[in-house]
Amino acid sequence: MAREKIKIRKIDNATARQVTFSKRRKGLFKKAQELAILCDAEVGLIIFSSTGKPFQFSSSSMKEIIEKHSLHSKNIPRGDQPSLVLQLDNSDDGARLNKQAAELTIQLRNLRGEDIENLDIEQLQKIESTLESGLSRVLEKKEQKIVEQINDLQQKGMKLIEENARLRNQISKLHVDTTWESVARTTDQDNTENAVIEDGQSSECVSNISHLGGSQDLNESADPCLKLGLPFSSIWK
Amino acid sequence: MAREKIKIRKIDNATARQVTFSKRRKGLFKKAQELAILCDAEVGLIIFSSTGKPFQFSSSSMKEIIEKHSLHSKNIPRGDQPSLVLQLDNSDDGARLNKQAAELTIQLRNLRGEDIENLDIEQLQKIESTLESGLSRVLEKKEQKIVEQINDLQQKGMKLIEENARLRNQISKLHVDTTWESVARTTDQDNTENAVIEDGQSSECVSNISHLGGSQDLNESADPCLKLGLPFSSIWK
DNA sequence: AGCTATTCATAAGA
DNA sequence: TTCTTATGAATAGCT
Repeated sequence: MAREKIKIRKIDNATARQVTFSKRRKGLFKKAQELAILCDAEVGLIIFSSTGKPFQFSSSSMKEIIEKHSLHSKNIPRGDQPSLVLQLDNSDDGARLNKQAAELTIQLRNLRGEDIENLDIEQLQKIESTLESGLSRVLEKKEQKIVEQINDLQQKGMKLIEENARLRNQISKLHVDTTWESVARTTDQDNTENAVIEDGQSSECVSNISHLGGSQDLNESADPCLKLGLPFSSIWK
Repeated sequence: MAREKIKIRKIDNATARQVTFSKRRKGLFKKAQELAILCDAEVGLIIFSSTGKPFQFSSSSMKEIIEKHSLHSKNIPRGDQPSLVLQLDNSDDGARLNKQAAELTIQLRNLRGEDIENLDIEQLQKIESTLESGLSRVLEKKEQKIVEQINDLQQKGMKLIEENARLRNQISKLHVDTTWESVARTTDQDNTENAVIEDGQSSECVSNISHLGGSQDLNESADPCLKLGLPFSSIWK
């Protein structure tokens, strides 16, 4: 319908097929919606891409539409005893579910790289792209989660610093009080020691926080974790 | 989309609405089928007119499509009481199979990078390694298959070349025989003409065989090789 | 993702 | 309903 007319047959080039799928799917959804609105019709549209990704449009509740459809389609074949029909239906369901489970298992095994000996190149390529897109999504999500956790840790670290400062403040107050209340126990040596300890503590805190939370460190610290597969257990919980 | 643009809202005139419904329904079915064929997709389309009359299109079995769809949409709500689930498991094979299928579907969806919002980092990492090992196996297998195919094509090409040579040999033999059998018709002019014809025939043979035997296939298989960085062995040398 | 040249779908009229 | 036809939409091939 554009630069050149095409024959309606499977598009060989996988990329072109994907592009066309996106475009035409959008167009089909639009038309479906227009039909529903213009003509006051109920429309349900289910699409699975060649990679198995699901898409759907429904003018009302898809569940309702499907149920209504089932009612209508069940009316076509009839004449059996209700009990027998029910029996057959049930056994069919069992077989169907079993078949479905088997199919899903095969897909899973294929994605894990198992049972792929007898697949052809096209099938392997399909699996490959599924894996690649899945991997990129998972990596993206994981990075996001890690950044979230880092930010969380940073916040907790800040709170601890504040708490720390508050406590030190309290201690030094208490110390001053003690000094005032105590008799002749205060020496220059004690004062010096306390000061040194205090400084040490604050330095450590600051350096810890900048390591955990520095925005510059995000990329550097997130990536190695991903590649190394380090378990990222929560330190501050 | 024709004589005049219309707004997408319910058509008041009942007759006009019915006419539009017929036309657009037909168009929608056509588009749905085209999408299914062009993009190798599964498409299921259910329509109920405003009077309740049912219409449907499906690229394969509507029942299968609906079941697949149900399987996908059923996975969204979860969090059943364990006791209830266990009860169902023990008492009902159908429920067990259903649950199994649902679980498998969740795994599949996770591997495709879907429904991963609420997973923790550890789970994501597990999925990631599954994907990576699967991907490496699939890639390895694909490379192997491609190399096999190339070798196969190369062998076929060699055989065709041999056949070609044999045929040419035969033809020239026949020509020589004919020349010897004919009486007094042999002239310098004839010889020259025949020589030219012979060359022409051989060229045609070669080009025909190379066309039939694989230049199309070669192009198809060459592309992925280049992407994979595979060593590209010349098939026709 | 955007951009056109084309082909397609279709609203209105017959 | 069906056919015709002028027009608006959809989209195939490129970038």
